[in-house]
Amino acid sequence: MATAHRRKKQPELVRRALLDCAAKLALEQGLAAVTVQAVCEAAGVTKGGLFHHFASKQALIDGVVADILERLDADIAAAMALDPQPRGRFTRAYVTVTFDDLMSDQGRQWTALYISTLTEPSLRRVTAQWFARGLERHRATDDEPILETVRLAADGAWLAFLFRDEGGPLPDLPALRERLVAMTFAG
Amino acid sequence: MATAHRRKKQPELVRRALLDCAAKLALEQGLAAVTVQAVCEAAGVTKGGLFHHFASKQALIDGVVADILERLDADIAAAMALDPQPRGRFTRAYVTVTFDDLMSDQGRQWTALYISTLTEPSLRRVTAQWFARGLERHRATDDEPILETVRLAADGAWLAFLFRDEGGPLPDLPALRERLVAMTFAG
DNA sequence: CCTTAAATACCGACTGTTTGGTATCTTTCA
DNA sequence: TGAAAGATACCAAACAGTCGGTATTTAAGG
Repeated sequence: MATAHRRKKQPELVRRALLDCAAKLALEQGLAAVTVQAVCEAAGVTKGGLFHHFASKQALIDGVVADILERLDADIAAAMALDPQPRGRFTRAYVTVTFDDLMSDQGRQWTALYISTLTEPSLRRVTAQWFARGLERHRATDDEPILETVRLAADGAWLAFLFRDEGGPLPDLPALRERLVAMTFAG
Repeated sequence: MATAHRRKKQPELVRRALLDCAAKLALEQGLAAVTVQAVCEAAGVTKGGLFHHFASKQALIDGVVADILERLDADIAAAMALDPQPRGRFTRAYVTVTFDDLMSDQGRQWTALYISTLTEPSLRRVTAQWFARGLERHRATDDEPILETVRLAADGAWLAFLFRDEGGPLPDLPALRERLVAMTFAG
């Protein structure tokens, strides 16, 4: 609508809107639908406005991904802080955060967008290194094979979740979550 | 190079080449790189040739996905035929096929392309229903929670595999495979 | 506190390129 | 000869990105 110039200037707010709208578009209509124009329209800004905040379309998309990974890191750290048992702490937090997101009505936004990361080689590196870093940091407490299996299953659940609306088989999430957490305690 | 009219006409072969090249492009450079022109060039055909075989770009992509799912079905059926134990047979075949593909040098083509299916809503339905169908068909032998967990972990492994080249943490595939298969026998 | 000038935020028309797709023509094969 | 296979030339739409301009903040000087 290009009405951002009428209201009080709030650059941070516009920036956020652009990031959020890009994420929403990618989720609902696929990454191909994330055109500069579409993002601008959704955010109520014109192209000039968008390119003022982001040097290129790629920079916008990179920003979206970075945003997601930041939130993920924060959520995982918060979950870990509540866990008294050291062994498998990171894995439990990973499972918890994943399932919390899947089961909440709100967080699904970035969940599916994250998948876009896999298809676009330009984004793969960022996510791959996020994974590597997280794992490296908690190698001392979460390096066992069984814990790795649990994390992979959480990823799988998350993947299956994408199919929920298209007739795909959705696991019983609460039960699965409990099962996976229990596995982190088993020898 | 658009020289397909010189050699002896082999329409089936050209069709295959188009499908394979499209798959390869999607894998190596992302789905966005799968343009009609790029596929034509890679397959040594002009646009006219491509549109003779496929009514639209979407039809081409649908063809690629259908092709992949067909092969998957065949591989799973073959693996199941070799398994004497009924319980968990489908899940074991699923794991086997997945890991065979991950560990082979050849099959990786369609593995990663499959992921593109997740990001494009137009393709999600196809894959979602493939999953639902496979599961439905073997509900009698593979409906237990532990087996579901195993399948999810296989999906996760497959997902992690995409990051292998970008510094992502790649599990010890043979060991993981053995672990997952063993889990299908456990009570 | 008021004026003013620089800097920031945003607009919207425009550009050259690339896109998927079509219409028409030529070659090959049965 | 006639149908299938493919080449060539073309098109309208959509694309990312640019550019000159305007409106709004911010900050400094008086």
